[in-house]
Amino acid sequence: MKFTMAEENYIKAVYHLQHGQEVVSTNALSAELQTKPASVTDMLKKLKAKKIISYEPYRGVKLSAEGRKVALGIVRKHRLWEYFLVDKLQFGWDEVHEVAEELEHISSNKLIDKLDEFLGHPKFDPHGDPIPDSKGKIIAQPQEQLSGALLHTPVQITAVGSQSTELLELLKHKGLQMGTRLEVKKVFDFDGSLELRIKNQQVVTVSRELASVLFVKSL
Amino acid sequence: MKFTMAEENYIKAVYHLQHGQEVVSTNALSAELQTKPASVTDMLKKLKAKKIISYEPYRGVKLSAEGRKVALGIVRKHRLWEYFLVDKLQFGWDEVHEVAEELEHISSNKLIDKLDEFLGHPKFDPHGDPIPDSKGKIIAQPQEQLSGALLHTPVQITAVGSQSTELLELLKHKGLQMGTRLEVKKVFDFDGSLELRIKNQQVVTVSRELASVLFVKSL
DNA sequence: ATAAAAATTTAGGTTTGTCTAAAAATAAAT
DNA sequence: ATTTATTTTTAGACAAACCTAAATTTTTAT
Repeated sequence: MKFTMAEENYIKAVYHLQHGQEVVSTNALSAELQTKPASVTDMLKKLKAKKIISYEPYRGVKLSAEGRKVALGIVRKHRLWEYFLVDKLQFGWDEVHEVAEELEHISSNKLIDKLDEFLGHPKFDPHGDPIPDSKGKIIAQPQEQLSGALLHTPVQITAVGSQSTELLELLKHKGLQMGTRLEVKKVFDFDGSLELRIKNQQVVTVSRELASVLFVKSL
Repeated sequence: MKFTMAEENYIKAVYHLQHGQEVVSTNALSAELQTKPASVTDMLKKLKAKKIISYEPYRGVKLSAEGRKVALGIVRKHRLWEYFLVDKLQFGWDEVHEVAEELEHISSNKLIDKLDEFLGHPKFDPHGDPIPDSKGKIIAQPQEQLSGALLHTPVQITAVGSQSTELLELLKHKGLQMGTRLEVKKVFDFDGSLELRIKNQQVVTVSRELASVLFVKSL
C-alpha cells in the first residue's frame, strides 16, 4: 500500500506517541503535528479505513500490526538518512533532523536498502536511537534515564529523548553529545537538578527536565 | 521564494522543453507532465503571478531570469543525486532517473552543497549531462548527434537525449552506455538507420530515432 | 478568404488536507 | 450528582492541483 506524506507523518506520530501509552489522544497528535484537532479526526478516519490504525471516536487511537510495520519503515528511513548526513556529509548531529524529515518520504525501497549497505548496516542513529532493519526488527534499548543514575558512577550518553532544536541547542551549549562520558556529582532535591562532571573536567548543571530526556549506559 | 513540488516540476519541464525553442507550448507541457492542457493553463497563471515565467494566453511560455535560476537549482539537485546513486550506491545508470525525480525536491541547500563536496564536485551526471554548480553555472556541451557523425571515425557516447525508461532499456539491450566507444560503419538512406561497430567488436543497428538522441564526441 | 482542424483557455467539479465555529461526548470539580 | 471544563467530533469552507466539457483563439487547408 502507498501513503501520502501527510499520512506517513500521522503514522509516524502515532508510533512515537504510543511509546509507553496504551492509546494516543487526538490532542496529543494535534500538538505533535502542529495541526488542529479537527484535522486529526479527519485523518484518523482515513487511516482507519485503510486499516493502519484502530480507532473509535473519543477512545483514542493505536497502530494496527500493519501500521506498526509502516511506521518502522519510515523510522528506518529517517534514521538511516540521519546517519548518512552525519557520517558521510559531515553534518552536526544537531542539524540533521529537519532534513531527514524530508528524506524519510522518498519511496524507493531499493534506495534505502542500498543506502543501508553503503553505510555498513549501522545499528544506531546519531542521536543513539536504534535503526530498524529491513524486516522491521528494532533493537529495544534498555533506556536508563540520567535522572536515575547512581552518584559518582561513570556513564555515557547513549540517546536523547527528543530531536527538538531547542533540546539540541541546549545540549550543544552545555557541551553534551552522544557518547559523552560523565558522572553525576550531586542531586538537588529542591528542583531535581543535577550537577555533572564531564570527562573529569567541566562541571555543569542540568535541570530535572533535561535529565529526564538524557539516556545513559554505565561504563 | 519557496515552491511546491508541482510548481518545481512545471519549472523544470519548461526548462527542458525550452532547449532550442523560443517558447514552450501548453500542449508540450501537458505531454511532458502527463496532465491535461487545462491543468497546465492553471499552473502557468500561477507561475506568471510569481514572476517565474513570462506568459501571454495563446502565446506560449518561457522562463524569466529568476525562473531559469530556479530550474538550474532543480537540475543541479537531480543530477547530483543521480551521480550519488550510481557512484556511491551502485545503482545502474538506467535505474536512477525515477528516484532522482523524488530526491530533487528535497529543499535543503546545505544538503546539496555538502553532497556536491562529498561527491568531489562532479561535472557530469551518469547520462553525460552537465551538472550546474552552486551559482547556477552550467557547462554548455557542444552536443554532436550520433546521426551526424562521420563514417569510420571513432567516437564516444557522452550523453543521451532523454531519460525515458524505454530509451534506457533499449540502450542496455544494444550494449550501449555512457562512454561506449564506437564508430559508424554504414548509413542507410532508406530509413536513416545506422550500423555501428562497438569497440571494434559487435555490430549493432540503431534507428534514426535512436541515433538522434545519442550524443558523441570524437576521439 | 472561409471553413475545418488543432490548440488553448474558461467554467465548473473533485480530492486531499487543512481550517473555524459549533455541537456532542467525556472527564473533573464542586 | 450536577455543573463546569476539557476533549473530541461534526459541519461547512478553503486552497492546491487536478479533471471534463464547452467556448474561444489560432493555425491550416481548401
